[in-house]
Amino acid sequence: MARTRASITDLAQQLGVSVSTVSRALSDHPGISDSTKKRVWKLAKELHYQPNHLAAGLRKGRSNLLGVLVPHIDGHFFTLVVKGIETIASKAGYNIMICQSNEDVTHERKNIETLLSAQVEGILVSMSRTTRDFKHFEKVRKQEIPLVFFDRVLDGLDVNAVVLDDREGGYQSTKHLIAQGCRRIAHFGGPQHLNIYKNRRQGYVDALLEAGMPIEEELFFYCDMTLEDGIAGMQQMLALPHPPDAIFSASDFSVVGALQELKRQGFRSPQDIALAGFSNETFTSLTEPMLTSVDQRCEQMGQSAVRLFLEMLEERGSIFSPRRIVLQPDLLIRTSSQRLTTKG
Amino acid sequence: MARTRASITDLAQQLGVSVSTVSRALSDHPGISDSTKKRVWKLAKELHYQPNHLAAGLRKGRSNLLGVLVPHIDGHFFTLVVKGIETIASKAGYNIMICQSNEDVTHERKNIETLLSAQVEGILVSMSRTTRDFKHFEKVRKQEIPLVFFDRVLDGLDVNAVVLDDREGGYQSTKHLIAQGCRRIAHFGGPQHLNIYKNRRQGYVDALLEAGMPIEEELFFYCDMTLEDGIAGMQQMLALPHPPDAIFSASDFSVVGALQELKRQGFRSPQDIALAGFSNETFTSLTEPMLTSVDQRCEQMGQSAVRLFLEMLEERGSIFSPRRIVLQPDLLIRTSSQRLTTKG
DNA sequence: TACGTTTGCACAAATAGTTGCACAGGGTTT
DNA sequence: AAACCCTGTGCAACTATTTGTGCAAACGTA
Repeated sequence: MARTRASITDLAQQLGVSVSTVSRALSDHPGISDSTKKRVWKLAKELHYQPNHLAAGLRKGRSNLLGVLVPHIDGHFFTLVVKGIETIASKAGYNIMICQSNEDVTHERKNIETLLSAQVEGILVSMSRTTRDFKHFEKVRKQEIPLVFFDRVLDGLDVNAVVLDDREGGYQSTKHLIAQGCRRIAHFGGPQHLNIYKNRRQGYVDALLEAGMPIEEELFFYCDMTLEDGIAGMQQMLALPHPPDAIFSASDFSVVGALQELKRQGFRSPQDIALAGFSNETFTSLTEPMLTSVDQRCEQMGQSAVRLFLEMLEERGSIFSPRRIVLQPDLLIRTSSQRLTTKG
Repeated sequence: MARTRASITDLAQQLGVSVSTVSRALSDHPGISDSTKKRVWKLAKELHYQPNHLAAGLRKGRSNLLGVLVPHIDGHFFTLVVKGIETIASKAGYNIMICQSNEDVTHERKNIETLLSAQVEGILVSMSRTTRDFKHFEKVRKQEIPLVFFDRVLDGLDVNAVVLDDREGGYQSTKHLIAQGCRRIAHFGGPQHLNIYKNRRQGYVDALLEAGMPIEEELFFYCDMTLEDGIAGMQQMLALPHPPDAIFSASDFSVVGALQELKRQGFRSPQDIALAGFSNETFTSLTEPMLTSVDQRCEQMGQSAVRLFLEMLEERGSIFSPRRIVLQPDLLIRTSSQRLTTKG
């Protein structure tokens, strides 16, 4: 392996010049004559010379590596965020190293360790669902490696983060349902220690209060936001003596489950129960009825995270006060929540 | 930055031992006394020592990096494959570096360059749609870096690859449609220079021939397999003097488009036209009717690709004859293709 | 006490590349 | 002709880590 790969030393020997000359020639340094440069470039091509970024990075104290740590990459959301990250990062000359925590803190801790020892120059992270403490991230800080959170952030921490205005998303959704004439709106919520679910719920509550509607305990259903949870939640709601006429769910997956159960029991949406979800998953415009949802600006979130990282790099040394970028959600009204035929 | 990070040298100085002793102590080498090891470990913890994999990699001639190059990671398929790759790779001690070609050869060439200079120990790649030559991959070979293709492979090349038996998938789908009583089956196909689409089409043709049915030119519709293409394809089919009674599409996206158009024109599936797609996208079990599709064993494909890479590493030096792993598809029969109420 | 073995560690070379400094040689200036 | 500068290149040190070799000290045995 090392045998077949030509190094800068090999080039130098064959050309009868010093290693440093080759190095400078390859990087088009002004202190090297054109003729020498051309000789170097020619031989480099002939020998299939491949610069070793590891070695260069070692000397320069840089790796050009950006670490990304997400709970998983199967869904729609993180995938798009990663895409956004990749786009901007590669423009700035960075390669990304992706780790998945699989929603598991232990894994997450290990991943952080891995990224650090890979000498990443920054870490972009969205916390796992099971993360409740911050110790493993402190380590990153101590090494003065830029750390940017996105989407999922531990509350009350003074960290750099790019988040969606989840409260606003929940608020707009619920307000829309109210405007459609719904008077008993249930909420399917996720784990409340996660900022995103807490805020979506808060938006829901705010909208109800604003409309002078009561907050009823029996209209809340907390779960892990899977399709199955949605089915269970809908069963629970339909079993109520006085079932709701709308559901605002903090996830599209549980809303599609709810829809299935609703249909199975012979009801229709939006006529019997209006539905609104969150995340604008691909399938929301493919179900019947199409599901109202909230777009999370996934790609933009990834891009902003990288930009924030780049800013931190620039301002390294100076006192960098943590910044929080808040993206505005986009309510996408589809059939599942349209009870009024608002024509014209 | 380098300032704040303690190196093995710093440890050595503070402890008054040599650098090599620290190195061996950290790796629990038997030639170091327990007391020394303990002193080293203690100080390492105190100084937040972080091993530098770049330097270690340089010395050992290894990077523990595995390159992954995919057309994109937004869909369902590549995402799951990457997940499979990550799982096995991280078990084997590898980190993965992901690049997206965005279905563009130029980008793909650049990505290969990037991965090579990052000193990856192997490259797993699924070609972009626009790739028609092999030159940039030859470079990888010349450097004797294990190269494994998955899913999309240029035909007729003697390379290592993990692919799905796409022909079999197309064959089973079509055969199933025939068994359901369909007599005029159309095919929505993708770019035919890609092995996957060519083979899916071949399976379709084989099944028809086997059943003694004619291959009719007007029943083929070639496109890029988007939802919009599916709509256009369905329009074309419904405009025929004698429309088909079933469609086998090489992608789920175009089949969902076809379904939408079908409904819009007041027809029903499977009653009027039976539908079968390919890829088992998440949404296939959420539409109405649920869509028959072919599962591509995404995660298994990723896992197999890594395993193939590991095998190549082991057998490096000896003559390694290219291997091709063929995974068997899994036909998932759902409502959109069930015309017979096969009970019991 | 002499010899052999083991133990624990230091030294130095090696990995690939970058960079400050020095130096040679030529041309220009005074 | 001496002093000067500029250009192009080489030398050596430096990045963090690993690893083969070798040297002392300690220990056991004869």
